[in-house]
Amino acid sequence: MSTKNKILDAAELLFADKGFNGTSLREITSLGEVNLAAVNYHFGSKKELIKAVMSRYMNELSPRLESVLNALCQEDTQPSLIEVFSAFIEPLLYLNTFKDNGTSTFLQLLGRGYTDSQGFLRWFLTTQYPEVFTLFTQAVHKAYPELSAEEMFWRLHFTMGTIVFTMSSTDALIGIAENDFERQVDIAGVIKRVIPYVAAGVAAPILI
Amino acid sequence: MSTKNKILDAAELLFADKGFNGTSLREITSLGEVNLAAVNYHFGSKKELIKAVMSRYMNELSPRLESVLNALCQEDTQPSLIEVFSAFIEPLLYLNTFKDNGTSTFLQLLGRGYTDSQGFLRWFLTTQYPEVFTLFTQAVHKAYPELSAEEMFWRLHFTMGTIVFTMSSTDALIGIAENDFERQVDIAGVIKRVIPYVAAGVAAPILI
DNA sequence: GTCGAATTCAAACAGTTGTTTAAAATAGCG
DNA sequence: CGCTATTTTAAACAACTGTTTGAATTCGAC
Repeated sequence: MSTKNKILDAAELLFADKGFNGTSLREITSLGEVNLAAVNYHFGSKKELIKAVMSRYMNELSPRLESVLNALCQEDTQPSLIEVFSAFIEPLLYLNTFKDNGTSTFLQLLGRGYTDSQGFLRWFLTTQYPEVFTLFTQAVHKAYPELSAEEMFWRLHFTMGTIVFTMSSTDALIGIAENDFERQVDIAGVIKRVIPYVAAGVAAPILI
Repeated sequence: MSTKNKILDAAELLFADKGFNGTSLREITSLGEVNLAAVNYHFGSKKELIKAVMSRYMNELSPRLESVLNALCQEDTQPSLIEVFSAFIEPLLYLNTFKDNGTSTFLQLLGRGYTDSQGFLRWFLTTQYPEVFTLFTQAVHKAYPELSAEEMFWRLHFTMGTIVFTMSSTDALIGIAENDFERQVDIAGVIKRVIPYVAAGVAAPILI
């Protein structure tokens, strides 16, 4: 395996677990068993490494997301909100075949990115992959045309919050749940549980 | 104003904005215009300072929350979920009279605490203020008795995620919203928008 | 005013951070 | 082989981290 990939693998693991600020380059290079200077040699800086870690996932995810959302938008029949959100399942779970624990890791990274380092990752994603956001908004509008742009703005951000926050603490929550309810839970189970929740939230009656 | 309070005021501002890990003691003492060593003298350590910042809010909030939730639990009639979540509004907004921007700052701190420093704040809150969590669970159960304990566990954590995450990026979101929709938004407005969302989410039909 | 405790202060501590350097090692090609 | 370009390496860099020290100052009670 190339040094570059050793670094990316070690970095994504630590970033997901301890956040971007909370992970040092020495921890990464130590876990990846490469020299400290290799990060700056191959990626230039820590910030560029963070972008590279996210891009590796986004480049797999975004075409698949665009494809399913496009299909939804071009159908003749009106989709339900459940269908819109369910469209995310297959592309997200695909990350598991692309990489061990890929889905969970990616969603944790996403959660980190929104809170760590004052939202620079939010800027990175919305500017680098804007099509996904546009298509998603279109699909929601098709499923729920009565929702005003302003209301949709807030509800989509609430949804983003639910997903991202839940997933960034998935491991802890799954641990508690398995202990309290004595049954096995996995990431796919959590995703399937959260969809009715966010769908109902977005579909909530509009306040007067 | 006492040195202790100068430190607390500066710390909560910076913690809310840049996170606990992202804020150094030198930034705090510089903003508060006190000596660097004062933090360790008055609080012992940075970790204890974080606890003190959170406690100052929780000691105001928790008795008020317990009071309204208790009232809800002891009523004869069954409350709606909207009523349960609306019970949080008054105690939360009270923090605004207690301190400028208190509500927003506290919710941002809460968001930070859940992601920063690997969830030690989650442990701190659930162990130091367990009554609030118990009463909240009871109130939701009264409003929606069909919800199993397991389903409730997940939906309450989804809700926590929505609130905490939204509020931790409130400032950015309010900025975008005011720019895009040309109307003023404040923290009370966001709270009132999020309640129908989380209430509908918790009330979502149970998946089979 | 005097004493003793509480507080403030500048300075230094030891440790970590991301990044850079220049020499050493390796690889690929003619 | 020899030569160049790429990559790896150990070491050092300056800046920053939380914490501690011991002397200087301020304060309140007598």
